[in-house]
Amino acid sequence: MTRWLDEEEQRTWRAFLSATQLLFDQLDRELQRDEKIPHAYYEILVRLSESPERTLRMSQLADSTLSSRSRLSHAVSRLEESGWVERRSCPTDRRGQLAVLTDAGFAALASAAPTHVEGVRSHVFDPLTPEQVAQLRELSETLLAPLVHDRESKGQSTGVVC
Amino acid sequence: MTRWLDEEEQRTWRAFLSATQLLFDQLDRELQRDEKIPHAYYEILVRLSESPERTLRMSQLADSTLSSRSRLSHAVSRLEESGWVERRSCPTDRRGQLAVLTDAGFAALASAAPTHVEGVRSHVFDPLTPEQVAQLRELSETLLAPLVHDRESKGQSTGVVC
DNA sequence: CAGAACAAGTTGAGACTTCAACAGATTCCG
DNA sequence: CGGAATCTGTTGAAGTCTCAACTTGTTCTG
Repeated sequence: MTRWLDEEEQRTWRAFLSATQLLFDQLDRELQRDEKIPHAYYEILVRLSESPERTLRMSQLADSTLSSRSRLSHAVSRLEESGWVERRSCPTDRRGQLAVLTDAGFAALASAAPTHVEGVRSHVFDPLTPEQVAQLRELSETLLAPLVHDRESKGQSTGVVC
Repeated sequence: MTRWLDEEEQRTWRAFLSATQLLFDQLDRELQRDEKIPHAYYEILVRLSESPERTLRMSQLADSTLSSRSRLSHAVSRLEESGWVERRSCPTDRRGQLAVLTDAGFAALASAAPTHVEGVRSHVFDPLTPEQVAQLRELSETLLAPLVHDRESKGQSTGVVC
């Protein structure tokens, strides 16, 4: 007894798919061109830059960027090669690792941010009316809640500070 | 003179990012679990199934799935190995290749569709009010138009039938 | 305290995507 | 006609992501 999508829903879904796909492709391409990193890596730098001491536990960083521990580990290794992030071991939990944003990493982020933000603005906020922006937020938060809930029930870290 | 995002825009953008990311991750994981293919490959099967003779030129298929020719070529190779798609050469243009959905491919799609649609419904349409669904469509189409325009100006095929 | 259960992070293999380079076919124009 | 420009599709290498297996360290419990 599948609840198929009707004509209208189909159109909605496909428009949404196309829009998000083109949007993220575009933003990704811009970041890749400017700073040679994918958007996921940019996010990592952003989170670190906003954290006290520009430092986060790997697991917290993974949670806050919605990425798996494995993905994050690979990503940090790559960012370490670029000299933008460093690993330190956590003094209070010998299993733990801290990721620290270096000065070079901060500089790279500072250099990438203006273009990226401009991209977000021109592709997302500029085309929308203020009312639509409000709707976008409402919609996103409505969809987000149950997804986050599902995800948490499947066992993610709860975020203990080091 | 970067037009930074204000507090409100920041929240909107991050909610949107998180929601779409979790949503697509989730749908992808469901498809991977059920039919062992990524969402992009599912899309390819869908487009072929809707086409006359279940057949499309590679370039049209690439355009309609918003994927690069290269990506499509790799994907079709993989789907060919699974026995779900076949390549034929185009009778009227010797450069051309046709991708044809096989019976096995159609069966695979028919088997994957119910679960996938149910996923879309439960993660997207169920949480939203009818009014929000209408907004989602409006928003998506608003964002889509300029993105498509940009893309076309960068030179995509215009879609000639074989 | 010992052992089981659990948590943090890493690793390697395999799958997918991107990018640039390429080969073959067609079209355009002098 | 004939060569340049264009178009179609493929290929291989390099990068990223996923998944499962694993190591090490911590916590829980009898």
